Amino acid sequence: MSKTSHPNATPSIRLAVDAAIFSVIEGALKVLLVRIGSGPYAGKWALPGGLVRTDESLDQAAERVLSEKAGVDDIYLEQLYAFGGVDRDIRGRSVSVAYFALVNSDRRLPSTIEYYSDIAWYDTTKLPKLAFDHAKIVEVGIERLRNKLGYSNIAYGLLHKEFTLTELQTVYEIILGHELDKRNFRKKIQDIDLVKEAGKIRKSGQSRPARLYSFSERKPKMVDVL
Amino acid sequence: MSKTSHPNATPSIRLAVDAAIFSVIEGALKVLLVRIGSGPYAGKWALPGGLVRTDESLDQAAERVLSEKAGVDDIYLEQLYAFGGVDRDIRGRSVSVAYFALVNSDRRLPSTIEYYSDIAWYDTTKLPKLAFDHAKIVEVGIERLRNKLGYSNIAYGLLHKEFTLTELQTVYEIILGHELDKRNFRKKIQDIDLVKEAGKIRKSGQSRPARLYSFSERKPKMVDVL
DNA sequence: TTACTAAGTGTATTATACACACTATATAAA
DNA sequence: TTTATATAGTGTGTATAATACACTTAGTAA
Repeated sequence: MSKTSHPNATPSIRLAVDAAIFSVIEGALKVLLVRIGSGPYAGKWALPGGLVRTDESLDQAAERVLSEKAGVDDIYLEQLYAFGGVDRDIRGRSVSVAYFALVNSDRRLPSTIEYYSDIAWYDTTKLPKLAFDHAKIVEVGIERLRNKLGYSNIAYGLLHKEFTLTELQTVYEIILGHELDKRNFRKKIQDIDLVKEAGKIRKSGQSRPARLYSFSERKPKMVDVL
Repeated sequence: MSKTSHPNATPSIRLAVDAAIFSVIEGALKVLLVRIGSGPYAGKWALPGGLVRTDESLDQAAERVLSEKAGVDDIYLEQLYAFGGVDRDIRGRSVSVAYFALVNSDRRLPSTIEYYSDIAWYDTTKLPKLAFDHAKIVEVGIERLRNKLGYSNIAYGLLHKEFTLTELQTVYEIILGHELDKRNFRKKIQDIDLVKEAGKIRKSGQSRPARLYSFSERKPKMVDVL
């Protein structure tokens, strides 16, 4: 914050928020993309985003964008990084505060959505070419997700209220990109009481039924998971 | 990034960068503060900062502010967090991208500085009341510093080119706020080859002289230090 | 009753973290 | 020149955590 105004200073910089919304769906880590409907980027895929309004905080702007432009509410959300390269938008100078969000796989997406011509989940290993610097935002988001999985309980944002330990382990494996040992994983998870038994059983065809668990806390919390 | 303009949308939000510059001086973790010279916040202490210009990236703005308003160049610098509360500045809506910087203790500060009426290092445990949300920024900065000390080599930003292992350990102790075991600390530091011997000796009065070391790399690098 | 599928469980080995105290080398003072 | 003083420098044993690894269990379907 400065107290003097410079020639060439701020108010012509547009301030946006963009959201990298991740989910584990059909065995893959996916990110939610929208197709831009008009303007010089029409037809290109991008992260859902929007300009920050003068009467809302950054966090509020991110929540609003998630709700209006991706149809998701009440999900795990945290600030990721501010991207401010001079040439990131050919329409003029802009700065984007990127957010990082997690949703579980059974959340239904709206089939059509305000402002965009299409909306879809994309496998993060098979992304189309993205508009702006959004490929970089996705990359930073994945890095954050991988790191945080190891020292926090954010996985709760990706799973349903109740889940089996195998499902939990699979989420970890997909995001980290490598397999984990079943016994060591379960030992660790139980040691740190990340989850508690739901007291229910899920039958799943011709195999032994699995116990269901839920997260002991569904608020962000630091724990040494791996 | 969005492609449509909203009523009430961006360009009246001023975009600033503010820098939390830390150093370990005289046995304490200090942060560089400046005194605001005019306007409604005149006389208050704050972090050095300034508005982002339309022709510079966020990182460039941070570097410029550090140089112009704190007189420091070529130091460790990384983005910390974007602060965007609606009421953070009584003069009107603003968003600040905060940066985190480290300098070593023998860097001379300019005695007077552009835009501000005073400049000084303050012990982070004895801060005056700060303008805006700068107290929060300092808090987040200290947290980042403590965390990063454990898994990166950023301490190089706080030490001279050559230093003794005792000096290095002292920097860690001051920032972490607790003592470390000398033998375990040195063992760890050597195991991960964080530093290399400079091949010199520093005599220091009536005691055994100490070997001098330097960091093996002076670029940010991930290493398990503690 | 047999075959199939995924769930669930324990132990031994290795690596890492931690606790802990004395010796070495210089200067300064007696 | 001897002694005191101050900080540098070093190793080992113990406890804890991380890893590697394979069989039994409980259900469904043929």
